Amino acid sequence: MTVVPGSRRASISDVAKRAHVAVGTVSNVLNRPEVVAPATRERVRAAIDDLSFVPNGTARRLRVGTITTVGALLLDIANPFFTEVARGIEDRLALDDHTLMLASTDDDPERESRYVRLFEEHGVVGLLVVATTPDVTHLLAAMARGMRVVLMDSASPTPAIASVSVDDEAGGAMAAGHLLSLGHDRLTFLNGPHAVRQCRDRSAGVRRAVAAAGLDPDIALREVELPTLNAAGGDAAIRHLLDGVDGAPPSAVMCVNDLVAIGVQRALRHTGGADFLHRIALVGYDDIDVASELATPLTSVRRPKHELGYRAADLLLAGGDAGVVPEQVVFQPELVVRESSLAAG
Amino acid sequence: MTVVPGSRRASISDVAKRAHVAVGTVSNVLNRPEVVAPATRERVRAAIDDLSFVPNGTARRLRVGTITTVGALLLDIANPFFTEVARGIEDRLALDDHTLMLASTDDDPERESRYVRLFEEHGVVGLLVVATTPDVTHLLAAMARGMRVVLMDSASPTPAIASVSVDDEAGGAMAAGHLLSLGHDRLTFLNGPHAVRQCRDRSAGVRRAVAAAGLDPDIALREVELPTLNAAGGDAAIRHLLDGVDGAPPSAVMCVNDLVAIGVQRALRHTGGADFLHRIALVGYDDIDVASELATPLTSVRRPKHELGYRAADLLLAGGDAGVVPEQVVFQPELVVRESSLAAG
DNA sequence: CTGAAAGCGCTAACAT
DNA sequence: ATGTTAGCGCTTTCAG
Repeated sequence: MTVVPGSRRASISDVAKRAHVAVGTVSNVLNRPEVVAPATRERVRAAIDDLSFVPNGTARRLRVGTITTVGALLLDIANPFFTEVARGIEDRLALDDHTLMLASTDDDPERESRYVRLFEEHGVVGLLVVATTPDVTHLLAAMARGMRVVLMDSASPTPAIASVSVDDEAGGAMAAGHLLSLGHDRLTFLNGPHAVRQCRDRSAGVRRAVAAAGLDPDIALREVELPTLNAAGGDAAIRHLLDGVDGAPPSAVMCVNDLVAIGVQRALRHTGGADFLHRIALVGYDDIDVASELATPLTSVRRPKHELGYRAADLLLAGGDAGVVPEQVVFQPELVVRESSLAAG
Repeated sequence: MTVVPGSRRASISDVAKRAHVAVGTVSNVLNRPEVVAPATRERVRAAIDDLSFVPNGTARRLRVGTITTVGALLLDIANPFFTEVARGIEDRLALDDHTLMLASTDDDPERESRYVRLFEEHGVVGLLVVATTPDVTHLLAAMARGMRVVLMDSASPTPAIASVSVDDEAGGAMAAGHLLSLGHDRLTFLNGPHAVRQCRDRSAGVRRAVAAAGLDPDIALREVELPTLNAAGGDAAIRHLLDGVDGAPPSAVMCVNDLVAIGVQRALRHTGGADFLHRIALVGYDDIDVASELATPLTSVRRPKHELGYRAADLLLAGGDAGVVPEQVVFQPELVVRESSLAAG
């Protein structure tokens, strides 16, 4: 390895010179080695090693126009849900030797637009995005320029864009149905704001399940809208309910996500002792990794996170031929029953 | 927006034609708008909008050679520790409008090499890598070609490569020191394999603290090497110890990470009831997000995860002038005391 | 202030 | 089997 520090990277013509061949020949040993004679092939390979030559992908891309980079826009890469989605994307891309560009929008439409633009300039072949708003005109514009786009986590607001999502209404119905089948006839749902589509859908599912059980949702269901969807929110909400100012304390509680449920568990443990914990049936949502590892393992509605990302990347890479109707994939969630919901009564 | 579907992306010369100017002028309104007359500038801008023109970053990069992409290689993006590191990287890059390429190596040196190569061909300006092995020759080779490299999470095996890491020996000493200061004179350490540097360092720290307390490590410390560093591993290990076949049951337990500690909590809750849980002091490591939200909030040694990524990206972007000695940053961990270690005795 | 033209590193078509 | 060369889309001199 002959490297002169400070000198610029070796180019294909440096290699050609050193091997006493033409640049085209070097390009050939790189891309179609079988067409070049073994002797020269070896000579070129030696020169490549000597110069520690790494092909300039930028030049190659400019020339052939084929791109192997995909951009993904998640709300927050540090959120365990999206983290697993990201891993799914990555695993699918690796199959085709594509690389992943990643950014968090923090649910800010401006950041989303900025990154769409940035990624587009970077020449990604397509965009996988968890949209921050139902207004997707900037994405449609990008598609008009040849960009492929697949939405993740929520159904597409337009049939023109492919999407991969999870049936949250079914998820809500599952959680409620489970509790109802255990004999509970009063449900409490710690939900997020209805402005968020996922929350709205889950609420609809819950109401559907309650009605299907022959109960009146207005009586059998108490829905609380949490300001913050984390453990602190769940903790505070359940304490408030246990105070009984709002009617009888709950016997069955559904949460909009696992973190809220973990907060509920914490509050129960601290206020009522182990007692309450075994008297209140608790169901989370998402089934994040720790859910199964908790002291009281959490019953949860699992969303296929890895699969979600994997499939979205798959649609992007495989599909997208002009004229084909963009696919709308909806995954079904799955109820994972654990100890937390099996209250003694 | 006049877009003919199926037609190729508008190029700068399309814009030039439409605005009746030369390509150089278009380039100027893009990059130095002040040098072009307001009238033509507007004309060009109109053409750009008309054609929905987005500059081809690939061509630009080839021409100017300046790159705004950074590659990061983590062991596993789905691991909450790396996830927060990634977020730190992202936040720093956003400051300079750089984009992040991300991949998980799964601790496989082959994957690491493959991605280093892939990223290099993609023309990233530098690499942030959590190394899978102490053999960094491929990284040194990349540096010889002008690539910037910063190692993360473990100190650099060579002064030629910058690194950002956390003092794990101090972390181990902190955990042990805390338990010793609470009056425990028998410590159990559920550690990972000593082949892993981080585990070795933590063990050294623990032994140092034990010795500093005037105790004989060979007597006061029982170290168990876990096969799997997850909740199941912690669960199984503590159950084994509680059986007493290996001597008296422990009163103070340190874990190599929080997940193991969560497994211990679970096992304690299930075997001995709430009793054990309040009798055994427990300390985790990393301070992942849920640690504070658990039913029994977990005392843990916090590693500055976000800061780690942020600083590594900072070194990459800011530093790296030829001739300057690569910086070796070592962060100090921090003990976060919560309920789990405050056993009643 | 604007136009013309060279060239970044590479590939592919065409010659030899 | 190997050499030659045009050109991918852009920036940047250099002339006008």
